Amino acid sequence: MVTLIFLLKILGHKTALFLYLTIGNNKSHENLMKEQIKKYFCRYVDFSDIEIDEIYSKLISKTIQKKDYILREGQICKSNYFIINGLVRSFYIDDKGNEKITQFALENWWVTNMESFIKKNPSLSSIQALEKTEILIISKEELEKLYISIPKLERLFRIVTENMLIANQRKNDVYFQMNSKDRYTSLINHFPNFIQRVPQYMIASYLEITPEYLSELKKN
Amino acid sequence: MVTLIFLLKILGHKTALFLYLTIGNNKSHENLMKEQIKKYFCRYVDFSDIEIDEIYSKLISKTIQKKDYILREGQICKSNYFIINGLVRSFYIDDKGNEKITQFALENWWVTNMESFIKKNPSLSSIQALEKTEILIISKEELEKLYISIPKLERLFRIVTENMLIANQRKNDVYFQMNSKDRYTSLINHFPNFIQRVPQYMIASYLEITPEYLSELKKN
DNA sequence: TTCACTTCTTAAGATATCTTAATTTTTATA
DNA sequence: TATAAAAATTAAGATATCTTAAGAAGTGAA
Repeated sequence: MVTLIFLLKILGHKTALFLYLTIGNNKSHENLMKEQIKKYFCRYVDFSDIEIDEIYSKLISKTIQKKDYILREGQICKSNYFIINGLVRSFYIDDKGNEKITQFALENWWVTNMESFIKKNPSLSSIQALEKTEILIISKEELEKLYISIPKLERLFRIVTENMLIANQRKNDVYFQMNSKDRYTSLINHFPNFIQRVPQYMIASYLEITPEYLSELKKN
Repeated sequence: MVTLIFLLKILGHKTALFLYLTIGNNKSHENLMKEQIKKYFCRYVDFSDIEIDEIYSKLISKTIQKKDYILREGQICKSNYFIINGLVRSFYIDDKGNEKITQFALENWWVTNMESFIKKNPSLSSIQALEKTEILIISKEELEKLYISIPKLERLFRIVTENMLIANQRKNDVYFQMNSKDRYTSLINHFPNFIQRVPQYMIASYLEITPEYLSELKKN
């Protein structure tokens, strides 16, 4: 409030009012994010508002511009990232210099390099925003403190990790049972809207097909 | 003790003594298994002897003969299986009728069909012993009760699941970065002793190579 | 609107891997 | 030990997918 009055003095009423409204909007946007993560958390485990408050207070929110990086290859991945909205990809560079996409992640997904996050190895992959993306960041350090103060959170991550594992195994089943063409049609059937947000050569990379061959497959 | 005296009467001393020693040996074998799982558990989380006792009391031990099944396709996988010793494989039958091996598991590994176990779907894969195998079984029901009475156990499985996910992702990296030949040499370099315990056509299946082609690769 | 850059398509030749089927080798069982 | 069953090898032809290289189409910024 001191700040606000000070601003009124040096900026005049109109500008200060604008600033106030902006701050107000940010606050409600914060609340929206908190609501979103609460809803997500409570899908799996029953948290109280107080617990959500405590957890939320440890999260850092950040907006990543299109093409900017959340994590770069070689860095140690010290956080787990929850996507509020937007779209990111996780990829690495193979020995021939080609980008290989291992994962896309949308709103209400966690994304991290699990191996780097857990074992503190330099990450072999990067995470990059494909659209302007809002994320909530939980550092490993804070997460481990929270596991102790709120054991239910450990349950949440036990469940979330199980689901990640299941998703991973399902993806493998698709890859190993299907040829290139079937993988592509399976993807467009399951995520028709998602396809439109990503350039085709990235789809090809994710499906482990060369862009040229995917182009050929589409002809038929 | 009543049973023992009864046996003495009908069988005579020598036979009863033999039976007693056998029971005695089984007891110590039980203790060995308990020691093994304690050691394994304490690698990740610090459990007290009392907690281990409580957990162990919910485990069922079982010996699976070579070629027998722990889980069959179509069943709902109601337990998680900890391998004391031996060797099992997890596999499914693809649309051409070929067995596809997705995982081998050795001592100190958990094996289950995660999707079936978590979501209570009929399992798409089977788990079969390739050698005489001793396992400890924890049912989902008991596990969930234990998560509540011993929250540390939830931590254990959070960590174990993270490690499974990491292992899964590593396997994928190998599959997608390497050609058939390199996958094979990578496997024999990492698990030279393991190769000798499994027929080559199963190695081929695990590596997603036809047995004929693997045979050809080995020539060079 | 134009220019530069990114993305997509096309096509020809190359290659890894599979399929089929027959033969040999190894292992298990009577 | 003999025999049957299981596993591994060989080879020829087939196919899916990649590589390279070039051009076409689309997109964003000046």
